Amino acid sequence: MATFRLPADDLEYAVLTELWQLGAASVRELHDRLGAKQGLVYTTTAKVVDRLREKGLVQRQRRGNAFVYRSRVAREEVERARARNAVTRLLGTTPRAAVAALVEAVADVDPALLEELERAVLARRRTKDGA
Amino acid sequence: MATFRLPADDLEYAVLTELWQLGAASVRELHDRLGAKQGLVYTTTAKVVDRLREKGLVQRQRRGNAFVYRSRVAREEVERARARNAVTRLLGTTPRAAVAALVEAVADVDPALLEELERAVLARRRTKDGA
DNA sequence: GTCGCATTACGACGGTCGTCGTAGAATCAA
DNA sequence: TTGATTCTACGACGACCGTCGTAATGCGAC
Repeated sequence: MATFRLPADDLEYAVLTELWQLGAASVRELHDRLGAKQGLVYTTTAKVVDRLREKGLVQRQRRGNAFVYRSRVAREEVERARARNAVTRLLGTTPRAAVAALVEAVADVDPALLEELERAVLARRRTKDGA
Repeated sequence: MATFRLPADDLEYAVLTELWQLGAASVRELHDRLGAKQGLVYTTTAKVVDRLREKGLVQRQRRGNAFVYRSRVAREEVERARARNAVTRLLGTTPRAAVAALVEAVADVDPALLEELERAVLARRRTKDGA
């Protein structure tokens, strides 16, 4: 399990997500799909991509004038780490209450996800029941 | 539902938690129970408490030389907001995968919480089923 | 009062991150 | 070659937060 610094939650993560979806993209493409829509300037997007590179989360390759970037980390791994991180923070001194709040939050965001959540719980319990 | 700035995730939140448990406490008490244990200096704890006050999350009252602080926000409310916040961030473009990661993370932290999670899901679905 | 100790007030620093600007480098067209 | 266009490099700033130091303030004992 490779270790890496988590991407910051907002822009950095959004860029990474975009990269996962596109496979590879230049700053221009990323900017048009992300930054521009929220009124950001081109160099802002560029800077974020650059920080991602400093963190070793993306790699790049020259293509004509510009660079093409692609993620160096598996999406699943990052998602796992993010979830892990968030859950650990949440489950503080009152895990039960936190779990309840978690469920509530999921339901609030999208009630349909409750089913999904239940399925996931059952699946997980089934697999690891002997543990 | 009062609105407030979420406490930062680490020290600020820890202090708030301590306050919820103690009801009221001076910086000294908070520091002895928190800061000192992680090798922090007294004034660090004091600063954090002060920032919490700036954010309107705690109130204080003089007691002799010092101040006694108590939380101004209901624990449940803050926990809800935190959970909400975390879940919203997590559930990005791939909610299903995120939910799975969530469950996995919970199980990793403490397998016993899976039951709790299931209970919470069922309870929630029961209550709001008509929705 | 006045001295000493505890407490507070607050400025400062470094790291992170979103944000931008400017300057320099690469590319392409004429 | 010379421009014009595009992109990159990078420094900067503000906000936030953990962290600390110093100076000021208040209290209580003598």
